[in-house]
Amino acid sequence: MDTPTDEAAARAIQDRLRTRVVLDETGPPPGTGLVTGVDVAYDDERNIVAAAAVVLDAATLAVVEEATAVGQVAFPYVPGLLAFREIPTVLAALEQLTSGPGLVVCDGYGQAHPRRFGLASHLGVLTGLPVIGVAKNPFTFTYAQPGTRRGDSSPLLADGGDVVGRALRTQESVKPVYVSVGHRVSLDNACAHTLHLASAYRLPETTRRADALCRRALREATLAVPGS
DNA sequence: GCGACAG
DNA sequence: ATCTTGTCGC
Repeated sequence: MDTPTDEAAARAIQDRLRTRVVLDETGPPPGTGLVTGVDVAYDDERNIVAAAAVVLDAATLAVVEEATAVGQVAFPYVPGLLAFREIPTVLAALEQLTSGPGLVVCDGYGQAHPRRFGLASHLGVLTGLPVIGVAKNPFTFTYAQPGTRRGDSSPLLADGGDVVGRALRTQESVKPVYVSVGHRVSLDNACAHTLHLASAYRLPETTRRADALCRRALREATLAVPGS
């Protein structure tokens, strides 16, 4: 991924790439094939970022393959421009996989984005893979509190009323997660995948595995760098 | 202009 | 994201 020099350039890239997002495909059915979780962790001291990609068997949620990558942080955190900070290293991790990733689940948003081009959509366009976004926070979007039962949901709304995703309750009486479509997956299917992957905890198993792995990769990378 | 704001 | 102990509960 080309790293833009400034925020204006970054927004221009988003506006150009967003035209390539595919929203009229349903995507693979939940519970079959492979599902890959990606996540990154930062070390602000050393300006290092570690990414992880964990491939799961969608039927059993067993780990099939893991990959990590470490790099320099190339872009600051700016709300709306998160992809430029995370994607380069995530791509490096994905490229090391020997298995096809299948559906990719990432932290953050896809269509739920100021310019409808969040992390999940960006990653989808760059890889061509079906991608969904499952975020832990609602960002600036609004929603009515969904029911308290697992599977209950309510539309995630942008200013102006556009439905950009869904607040989905993955566990009884636990704060919902915020699901949005990234690329080549319908919102209904994205939620079905999320529910399937979050059968035991609030967050999808893909996210939990990737989170644990990138933190471990960051620890090990931080210790290895000093010498050479 | 100021604050809020995925990770 | 990250800084962070003990503690309550299955």
